[in-house]
Amino acid sequence: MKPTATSSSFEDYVKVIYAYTEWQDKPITSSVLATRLGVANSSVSEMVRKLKDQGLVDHQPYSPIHLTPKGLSLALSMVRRHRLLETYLVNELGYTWDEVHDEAEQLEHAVSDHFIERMSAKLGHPFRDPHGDPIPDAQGQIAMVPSHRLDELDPGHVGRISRISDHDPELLRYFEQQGLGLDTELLVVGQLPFGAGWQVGLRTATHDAGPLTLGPDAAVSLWLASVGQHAGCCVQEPTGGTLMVPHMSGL
Amino acid sequence: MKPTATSSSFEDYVKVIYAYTEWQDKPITSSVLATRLGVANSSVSEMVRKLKDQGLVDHQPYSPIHLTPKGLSLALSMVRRHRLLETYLVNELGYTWDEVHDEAEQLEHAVSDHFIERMSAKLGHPFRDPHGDPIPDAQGQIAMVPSHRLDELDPGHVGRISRISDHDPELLRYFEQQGLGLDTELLVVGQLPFGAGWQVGLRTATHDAGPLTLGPDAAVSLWLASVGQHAGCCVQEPTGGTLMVPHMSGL
DNA sequence: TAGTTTATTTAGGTATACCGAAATTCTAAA
DNA sequence: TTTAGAATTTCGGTATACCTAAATAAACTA
Repeated sequence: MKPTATSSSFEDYVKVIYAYTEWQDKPITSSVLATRLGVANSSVSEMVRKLKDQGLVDHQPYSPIHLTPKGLSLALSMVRRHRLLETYLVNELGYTWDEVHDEAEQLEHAVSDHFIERMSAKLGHPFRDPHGDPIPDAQGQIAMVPSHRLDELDPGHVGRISRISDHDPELLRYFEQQGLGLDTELLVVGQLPFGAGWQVGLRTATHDAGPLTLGPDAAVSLWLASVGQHAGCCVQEPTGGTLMVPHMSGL
Repeated sequence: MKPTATSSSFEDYVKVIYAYTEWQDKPITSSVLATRLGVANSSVSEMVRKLKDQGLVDHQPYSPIHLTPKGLSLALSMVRRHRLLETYLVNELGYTWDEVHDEAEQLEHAVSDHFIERMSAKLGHPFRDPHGDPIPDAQGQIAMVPSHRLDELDPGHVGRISRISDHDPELLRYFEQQGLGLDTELLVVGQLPFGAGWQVGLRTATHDAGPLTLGPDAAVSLWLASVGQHAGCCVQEPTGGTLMVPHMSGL
């Protein structure tokens, strides 16, 4: 796949098209793309035609837009750039998480491949960013850890936190405060009645914090990679009584 | 001085205008500007009009171009960006000197002020880049070390190397090999006959290397900040006899 | 299924930053 | 001081990536 000379607009378009399908399957439509890019629908129609001319997308008029292998490859390289930059800014330049996005957005179009690889080396070639989003390697390969959103897991599952949505900064602070970080082990105890949230057992390297109640918004922000099923099934106690939190396997 | 929203083209234009007068006084002309930017003369005419509209330059038709205080301020901020970026790429990301220029050229337009200040902090707020070119501070102030090019100094002057031109990469390697770096102390012994170069006494932290002969190209690539006049005058020995190199003051 | 609403594309137009060619102004030599 | 040549500007034109408004296609709905 020869790297086409791509304008920074092309890069933004394929990146947004890719991002839409990263965590679900429905392909993106023209108007959603326009909204996400902050441009008019007509601009998207025109640009999608150009992207198609360059072989970056498949598109029939009035239909959703799909990336071609070439477009996917470009998108993955942009995702790699973005997430490595974010990781670098946080780890090496002391950025806070809410400061990195816009900066990375600019830089991802400006830095050379050489810069990206130096940065990756300095960081020890990480395969995920500080919130667990996967960083594709230079060939576009993603180290996928099969995982599920906490709200999709049944009681009894034991998992390691593999991704934390960075959507809500306040929630991010809450997780940190509760000792919930990447690779923290959780036991899914059960869902609270009336959609009030989830109850989980929690164990970190430093302490065995016992049961923890997470609101619905918090539960949909955490992804767990399965560590195994807990054998002795855990009884849900929605009334708030004391819960046995079984000892979980170490990492 | 309110920071105007400036396009990356404006930034390039003022940077080149400034660079032309950094080490001499003659103002830049339209065609020289065009050559340095790699654009047509007609493009310069048009852009200079726009720069004038923005209050960045003074210009009468058919005359050379001068920066206004506002233009100077923008130019200095671009120089700061460029030199901090080059320093950072070399010191923190293991770039070689010939790799940094193009990368910095791109990045200087893309990074935020915040990024620049984080970088500066990480580097310990340097006032010069690895070759001694001054890095303006965030207010545009330059820490000027009064210095002269080696070929402009008379025998007897003792100076610290304060700048090494990065024009010729080969020469750069030669200097390194000879132990000539920033802050190396030199005694100007004298000019060789027939413009064949200069002879200098040299002393580094590690060794007292004695007399050294530099070609004319090497001599115009080194700037010296005066450390003082050597009292006992040094006799020039163009025939190649042994030379007394007096002990020089420490840093 | 006809009609309305929504989604998408087309058509015409803007700003930026470039170009080559032609016209203008300056400079310097005869 | 006139004029050839060089430097500079003006003029018309290009590509990119936007825009609004109008036209068209698709999707509902009654």
